[in-house]
Amino acid sequence: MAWSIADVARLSGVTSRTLRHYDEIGLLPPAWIGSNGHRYYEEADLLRLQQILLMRELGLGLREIAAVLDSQVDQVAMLREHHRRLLVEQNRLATLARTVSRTIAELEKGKDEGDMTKINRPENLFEGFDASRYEAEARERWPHEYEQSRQFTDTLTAQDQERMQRETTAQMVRMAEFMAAGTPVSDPAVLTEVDAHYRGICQFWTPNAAAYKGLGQTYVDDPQFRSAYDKVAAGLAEYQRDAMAVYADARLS
Amino acid sequence: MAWSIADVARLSGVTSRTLRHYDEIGLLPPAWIGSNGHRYYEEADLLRLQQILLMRELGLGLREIAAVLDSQVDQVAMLREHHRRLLVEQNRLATLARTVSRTIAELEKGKDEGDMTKINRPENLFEGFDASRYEAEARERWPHEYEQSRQFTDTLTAQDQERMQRETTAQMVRMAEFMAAGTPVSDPAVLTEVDAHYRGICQFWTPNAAAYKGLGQTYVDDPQFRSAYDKVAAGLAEYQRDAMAVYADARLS
DNA sequence: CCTAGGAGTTGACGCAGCGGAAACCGCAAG
DNA sequence: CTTGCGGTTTCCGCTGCGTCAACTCCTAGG
Repeated sequence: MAWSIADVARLSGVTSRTLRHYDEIGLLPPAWIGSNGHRYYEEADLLRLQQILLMRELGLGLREIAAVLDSQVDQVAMLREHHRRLLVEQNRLATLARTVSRTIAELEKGKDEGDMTKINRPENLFEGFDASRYEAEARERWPHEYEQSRQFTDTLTAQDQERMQRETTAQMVRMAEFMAAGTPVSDPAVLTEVDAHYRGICQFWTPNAAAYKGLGQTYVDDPQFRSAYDKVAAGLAEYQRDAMAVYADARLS
Repeated sequence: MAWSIADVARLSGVTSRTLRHYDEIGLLPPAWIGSNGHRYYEEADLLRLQQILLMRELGLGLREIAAVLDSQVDQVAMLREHHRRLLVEQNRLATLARTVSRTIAELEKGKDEGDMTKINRPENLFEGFDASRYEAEARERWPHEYEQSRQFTDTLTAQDQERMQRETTAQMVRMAEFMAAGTPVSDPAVLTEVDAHYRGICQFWTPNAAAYKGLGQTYVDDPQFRSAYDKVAAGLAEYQRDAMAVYADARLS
């Protein structure tokens, strides 16, 4: 059974140009060449192509793939080295992104000090926060989770609760700083912060992606939550909601 | 005052080749050219070069830098867009690194099932963990922190303590999975996990970089800690220590 | 028999940002 | 006169192909 270059292209999803390139660099020569100059591939070539595409998706270079396939080097060793390079590069980009973010913040600061977002630092936003208002709704919509949450809160002392409230406020302030710096909600640093928030929520219940997004929307819609966020910084509720949505998509689904 | 290309190269740190390149693409033409064909630069050119190098360090392309310097586009808008691209690329690399990591783990699994690291899942490693053994030493070495920690633990109920012990065990199991997968301790996913550990510790006290590293070493040296880690997986104590050290260097200093 | 069209071929340029080599020029010191 | 320094231009190389351009071969239709 022999396939033409167009057949292989259709079967594998790469372009015929790519196949010619792979032939050109010796990565995947066809099984034989017809008298008309056309390339013909056999099953073994298709298998080799599959290996190539697999490693290509992992980001390895064609040179390295060739070295592995011709078993001049160990595949795992190559992947380890590649992995290391990926992490180095990723760290470089993370640092770069932070630097750019800071630069933007500085430029913004110099430009319009007047209308920049103001961050307040209230000691404890949730003093006397009326949790009972939500109990009826929560008990109705998520009875199981409500029960779990109640069991947990019952084990807490008054001191615990106050400490958690302070931590919540501190989280909000940190988020407000990201927002003021113009940091997009998809920034890893923001996601790390949201992760802390999520873990905090998980002490009460474990929302899935949809539920966590819904909670974020509640922060925007509910007047009591919203006013708490507004006390820290204008627009923070929306920022928090968006960040939670990105987090939910990235880590919870 | 005019500088030759070699002068500018020495002053700015770039090569003369680069300066010629910048002239070639119109990014930084010299102020004037001598009758011998030599390039001569003025102060204004040096200032422009500084701007160029600044933005180049932020990772912007020469084309974009030119657009900004010739004020065809807003600098902040350009930086925002650039920042977005950086995050996208960084996320791509992170995903890629995870995929490569998984691939390595699968290859390893298939290769040597016999000697691969074994992960146990004990329900609660720290049942009856004898905390009092450490009290004397801790009180002596870090009296302030000891007091804070004691104040916190006093507010906890027995149920709280049991929950925290379970969480600690779960963290160890997750770390063991990273270790078994061959994930380097510098992997962002590992750092996120260490971050959770650090936040847990912060409920008792807030170690700085050196103190946190010391704690990691304690896990290795102390027989009781060590045996707890060894129960989960062989070598986990060292892995945890190394991860904590990397975390300390990256986030705490 | 001529022709249009489709599938194939080999070149070659382009991209980003230079590094490095080759080949040459002008000037000053030993 | 030679050597050496500092400058010049020009061109190839790197990565992984996309995108023409110009040709060839084969088949079906008028």
